[in-house]
Amino acid sequence: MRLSRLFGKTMRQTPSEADNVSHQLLLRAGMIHQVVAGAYSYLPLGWRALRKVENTVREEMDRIGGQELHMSVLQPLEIWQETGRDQALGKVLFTLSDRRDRKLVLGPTHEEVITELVRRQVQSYRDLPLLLYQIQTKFRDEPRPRGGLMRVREFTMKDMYSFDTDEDAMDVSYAKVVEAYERICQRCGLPTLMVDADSGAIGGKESNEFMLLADSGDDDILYCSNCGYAANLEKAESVKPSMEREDELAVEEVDTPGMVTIEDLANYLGVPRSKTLKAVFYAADGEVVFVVIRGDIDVNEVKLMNALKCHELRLATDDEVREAGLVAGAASPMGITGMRRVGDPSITDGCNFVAGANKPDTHVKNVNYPRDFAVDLMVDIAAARAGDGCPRCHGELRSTRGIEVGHVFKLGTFYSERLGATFLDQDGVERPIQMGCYGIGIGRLLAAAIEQNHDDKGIIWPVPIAPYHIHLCSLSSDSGEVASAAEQLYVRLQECGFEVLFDDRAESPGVKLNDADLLGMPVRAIVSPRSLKSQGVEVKRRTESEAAVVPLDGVVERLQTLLTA
RNA sequence: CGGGGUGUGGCGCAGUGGUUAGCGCGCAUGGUUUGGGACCAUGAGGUCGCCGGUUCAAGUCCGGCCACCCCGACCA
Repeated sequence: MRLSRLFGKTMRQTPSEADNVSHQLLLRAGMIHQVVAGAYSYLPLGWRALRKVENTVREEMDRIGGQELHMSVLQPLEIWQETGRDQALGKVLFTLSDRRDRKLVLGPTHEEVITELVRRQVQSYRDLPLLLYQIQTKFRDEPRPRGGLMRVREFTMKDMYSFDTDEDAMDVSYAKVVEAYERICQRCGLPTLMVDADSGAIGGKESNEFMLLADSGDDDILYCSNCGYAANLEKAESVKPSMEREDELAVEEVDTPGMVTIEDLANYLGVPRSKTLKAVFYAADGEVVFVVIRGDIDVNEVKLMNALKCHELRLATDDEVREAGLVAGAASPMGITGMRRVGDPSITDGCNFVAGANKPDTHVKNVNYPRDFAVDLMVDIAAARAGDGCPRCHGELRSTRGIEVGHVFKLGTFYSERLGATFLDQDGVERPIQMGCYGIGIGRLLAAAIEQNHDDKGIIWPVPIAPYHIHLCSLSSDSGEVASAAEQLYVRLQECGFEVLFDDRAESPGVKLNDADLLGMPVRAIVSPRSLKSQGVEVKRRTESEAAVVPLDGVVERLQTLLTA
């Protein structure tokens, strides 16, 4: 491709709308253009890069035996109602009506559609296992699109689905995909970490995310440097500092004027926060729920949401708390009735806690579970944090931020049961198919690759996803000798199978060299009066600071080495 | 949805109520240049986000709305 003819111009200044690196560079390199919030057009260079990522993913999916297919973006709303996910997804679902007023959705993912498809194709265990995937545009009406290609409302996703006879077989499929994902990340120049993840609205049990560690990411990750345990904060377990057991003392009311927060209360009474009980009220799908946890620990709302099996969870308003007959700031777990009560196991570790008295400016000392109060559900809802103990070993958890580039789920029989996707096993018994699903955001992978591979001059493309292999530059283009040598080289390199971006513009050397750095092809080749004087072409990797002149007849081999080594 | 911010040529920005709205980059034409964003000359390009109000006069003041960005909530 000739740069003089390429649609899409580079920019010297960074558009003010962009504040993360990949967004800035994609815009400056003329690769993308925003149409509305969360939707982008890809210009030729960006589209080429996206297709490279796509093909990298495709190759790895095929390598593990995946079969590519293509499902419709339009889906009937009814199948979402059958699995209840219309509720789970809520407003994220883009919906529309057709001319007969039938309700349709723009596919945000395809579990329902593919389960329905597989149901009709699979009857016997002999038809399994299956690994099916597609690469397609998805639509999700995210509450807040952001970060350029990082979080958008319309995006290309590779979604794969596995179908197996039993859990062991599903585990095998899952492991294959995990390996493929590791290869994909590696080829895209991304050192990723696989972390335990929450499976969210998609349903199912086990789930892992592939995280690129980056401060700009919006997921919190906790990991143990000792044993390798790593988990998304949403899912992370941890060992909290444990408390000493004492004799249970008699309950005693104390005046605590104006003490509303745990911190104030602990300071006022001169006890550590871990000697207090924190009462929190949530509205779970509109129902007020009482939650009690040790005062030094925060509630992990994702865990709580899973425990309550609700779709929407928020802190209850003061009005809702009052209506429930409770006193915010001094709410007590004792004597609570008429609402669900959830306790975190941390309340069993420690004793003689300070808790609310359920009247203003008053708390109660020496509260003990289960002597003084009961809960309906005792489940881990504790938020892990850096400094906590690793749940697997004696190590200490540390925290970092990450960008989620891939997500894999063991779905089990959630969809197959609801949609009736069954098969007959060897014994002629009808059983639901074991499923898994596996997603990669292609555009996000692209953005993450840039986020990870750049310098202050521009992008540094990993070879497998570079829009072109070689950035060929002619300097002094009004010299006939240089121009014709560059033209000849351009043709020859393409004949040898290289993908070449040829800067044939009549621009000054500074402009051309800076653009070469910005656009970031893996190898740069320069033809100039200086290089021709040494009978050659000047060649260097994007990552190298010094170039070397190679003779014209040896340039092909040299480029080959630079691209593969 | 809560908090904050920004809307002025393609990009980055300036513009104290008062002529014909400027500057840099980019763009066009001609010329001089040519190894890290050259220079000279000439020129094109604007519903100042939208609607309404105040005023003799609004890019500028007031009200409403919209869009986009950031933080949070949310995120299969």
